[in-house]
This record gives sequence, C-alpha cells and structure tokens, in this order.
Amino acid sequence: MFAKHEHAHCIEDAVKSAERICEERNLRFTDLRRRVLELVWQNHGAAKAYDLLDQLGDEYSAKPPTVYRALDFLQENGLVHKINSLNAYVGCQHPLEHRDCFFLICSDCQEVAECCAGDVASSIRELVAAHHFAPRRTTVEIEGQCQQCQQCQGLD
Amino acid sequence: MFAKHEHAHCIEDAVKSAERICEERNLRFTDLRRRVLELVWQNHGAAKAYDLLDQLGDEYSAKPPTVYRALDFLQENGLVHKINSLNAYVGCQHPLEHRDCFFLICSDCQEVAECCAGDVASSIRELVAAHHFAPRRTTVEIEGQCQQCQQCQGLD
DNA sequence: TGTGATATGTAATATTATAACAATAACATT
DNA sequence: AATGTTATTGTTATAATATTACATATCACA
Ligand SMILES: [Zn+2]
Ligand SMILES: [Zn+2]
Ligand SMILES: [Zn+2]
Ligand SMILES: [Zn+2]
Repeated sequence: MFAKHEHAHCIEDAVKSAERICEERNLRFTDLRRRVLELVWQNHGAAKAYDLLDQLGDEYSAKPPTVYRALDFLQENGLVHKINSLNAYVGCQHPLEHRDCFFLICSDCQEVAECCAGDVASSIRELVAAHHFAPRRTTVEIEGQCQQCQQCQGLD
Repeated sequence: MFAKHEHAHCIEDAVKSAERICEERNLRFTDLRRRVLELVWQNHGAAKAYDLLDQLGDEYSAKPPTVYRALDFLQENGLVHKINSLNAYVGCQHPLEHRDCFFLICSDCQEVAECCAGDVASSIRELVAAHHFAPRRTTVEIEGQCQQCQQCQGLD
C-alpha cells in the first residue's frame, strides 16, 4: 500500500467535500450518487463499475446504467476519475483544487495515487504548444510498483 | 488531418520496418500479423479491434482472438500502441528508436500523433522518483484538436 | 521424419458500456 | 395545492471490447 491510514476518514472527508461542492454548484447529490462515491472510496484502490454494481446490492435497484450514470455525474464534477488503463474508477483526492494531476498505479497492491506536478504539466503544455495542438483532456497514467510493494518484494 | 501525405508509403515503410525488426529479433512476422499491421496503418487514425476484424474479412478465418493475438504480438514488439482512452490501436511511428513517446489525439479527425519529448519524460522521471515509485509503463494521452482541425473550424 | 514449440482456428463466454423508453421525484410557477 | 417542466432513476435489451479453453495446424530443428 502507498500508506496505511484510517481509511474511514478518507470516505467521510470525500463525501463531505462532495456535499459542499454540489451545494455550491447547485447540483443534486442524491443518495445513489453519495452511495456510489462511498463505494468508490471504500475500494481504496481503483473500483470496477461492475464491482460497484454488486456492492450496491439490494439497496438500489441497480442495473449497469445506474452505476454508470452515477459515475458519469461524479466524473463530470471532478469527484471521481476514470483510470483508462484499468477501466476502473478512483475518488479524486482533491476535488476542490484540481489541476495538473497524474496517477501512479501500483500493479501489486492496486492502489492509485493522484499527484500534482507542475513540471510535468508545464512540459506537457510546451509539447502541446509546439504541435499547435489544443488540448481538452490529458491523461497521465504511470503503472509500476509503489514504494511499499518494492520493500515487501520477496518477503512474503 | 495532422498532415496530408501519400499514405501508402507509411504502410509500406511500417511493414518493411517490422520485417527488419522481426528478422533481427528472430520473431515470426506471419502473414496474419503483417496483414493486421497493414490494416492498423490503413486506418490512419486509431483502429478499433472489431473494425480490423471486419476488415480482415474472408482472407483469414478471423474471430476476435485472431485479431487480439496479432495486436498483442505487435504491441509486445513495439510495432503498435494501444490508445487506452479510445480502446483503439495505432501503428508505432518509430519502432526502432522508441522511447519517451506521447500521443496527441484529435477528437475531430481521429488522427493520432506520436511524439517524443525529452522534457516531459524527464519531468515524469522526477515525479516518479520523488514518490519512490518504480514505473513499468507510462501512458500519456492528450485528447484535443489538432492544428488542421482548428483551422477548419466553422468552414464546413 | 519425428518431436516440441509456436501460431492459428473455433466456440463459448466474460467484461465493459450504452441505447431507448418508462416511471418517478424534484423543482418552479401559477 | 395543481400544473407543467426538468432531472433522476428504473428497466430491458443490446452493443462494444476482450479473454478462456481447447483443438488443429505449422514451424524449427534434431
Ligand atoms: Zn483529482
Ligand atoms: Zn503497491
Ligand atoms: Zn511508438
Ligand atoms: Zn484533427
């Protein structure tokens, strides 16, 4: 794992933060959307849509569109990111101050760290400008092994 | 389009290059693999697996595994890249000298430019090192509008 | 030519995601 | 409160993407 911690706090914080954001933006943070966001965070690593669907269980009459629509809403509002190289979804770690963020994805423990890096962002901006390209969405996904998993290597 | 040109040359060159590479590495560049590589290039933009499957037509007894296996081979040997944000495949534009490459994906014309940028690569290396992360695969996909398509805007 | 490894054929199925339309709930206006 | 309007959710079906498992064919090479 990237870091051990009391994960319940992450979930709570994420939900509170989402509440605030939706309130400010006059969006409906419905029970379903809240529940899906909680589940995304509960998974800790990246969560697959159909796992979320299972986890919703009988609480909601959940069919695929149910969960995909909630994920769409959460993505549109920057509360969740899709990790394209995994077809999976992670909670955004700082939805309020979001910009220039990249993902470090551990193939061993499946955790995803979201990190900001101005240098990377500015070199990408230069690259894009050099090609006279107008960027709309930038995906930077780095798969590999996190520090913890490197240390555990061979110990188990 | 990123650039107009006689596309037949791209295909020929890519195939010749692939032949050389497979020869050097003692790999079997079978008819099927060659054909799939040609088709990937023929599409010019990123090609979807099931489109390739259709395009293979009756030449080969093509079922999904046929095309996915060929694509796996081509990817493993750096002849083709998968664009995760599109679930599609593009021919590698410089399979021999491959490193630090990123993709500019035009949402209008669907073309994909592969470009190298040492600055981006080195800032990503720093980011990764700062997190004590051991990268195995890095994906940089920038979706937006290419220069040509910006100029055509509103003209049609 | 025989033998093992690699590649391809084939059928079935798994996984991921969307379309289309109906029903309901929330909101706004009278 | 009754009404019209929009946003959300339910439901069924299906599309799009990808893999498993096993059979057969081809190749490399002894
Ligand atoms: Zn984020
Ligand atoms: Zn890890
Ligand atoms: Zn390449
Ligand atoms: Zn374009």
